[in-house]
Amino acid sequence: MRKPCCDKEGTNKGAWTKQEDQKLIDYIRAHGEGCWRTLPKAAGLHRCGKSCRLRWINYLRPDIKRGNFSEDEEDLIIKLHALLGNRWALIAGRLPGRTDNEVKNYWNSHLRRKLISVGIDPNNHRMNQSLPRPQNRCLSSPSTSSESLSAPSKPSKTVGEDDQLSDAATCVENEALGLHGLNLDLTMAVPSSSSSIEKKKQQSAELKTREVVENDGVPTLLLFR
DNA sequence: AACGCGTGCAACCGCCTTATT
DNA sequence: TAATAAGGCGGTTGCACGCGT
Repeated sequence: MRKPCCDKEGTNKGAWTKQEDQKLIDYIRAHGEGCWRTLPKAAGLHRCGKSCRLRWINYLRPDIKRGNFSEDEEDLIIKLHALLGNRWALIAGRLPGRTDNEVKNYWNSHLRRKLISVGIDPNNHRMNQSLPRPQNRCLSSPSTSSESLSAPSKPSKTVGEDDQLSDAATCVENEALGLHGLNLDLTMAVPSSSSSIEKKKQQSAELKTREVVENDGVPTLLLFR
């Protein structure tokens, strides 16, 4: 039986107050992102460590870019989703200042609908056969541009993930020839505030990608190298 | 003005992965 | 090598807000 991540008794839940935010910011400014489990107590917060981490990463971090997503960002999210499925953290890693939660929310609230509206199944990035195939397929400006996003089966972490990835990669690879001006060089960008944590993340991403390449047996795009 | 409905987003939950002992 | 702790991730929920009726 797994222990809960924190003592549920006596911890606040729900929306963060300004005072709590300030305590968290002050503490991290003074001590850095240390051990999340002990941070709440040290910072004088009645919160679960996970909750503190989430609040910091998704909202309080100084390098977070807030506001609307640009068309370029939209395009990139869609293409990366075609390649990677619901790996929001990896996708967000390609969008400086954006968090996985933000990307995930944006996908679920905007982009999914957008894809559906142009006749593309957001789960597999294939054209919905019941709908007429549009001539122009740019998703951020559907009426003007073109590209095809056929791709993977249902994004799933457990079943057929490699197949999905290779399938998606192959499709996008095929299309990539027609991707005018889109930067699909997926080298991990290390933020200026890079730390050992970021380096670890990068290494982890590299590892995962290599797994795909090695396990697949099918030539796929080599990402994050 | 009041109500219902849909949407967007912050936050939580539970599982998985990684590190440590 | 196994057990445990901690971090990280994706799915989901719940609430606030805006809009239409």
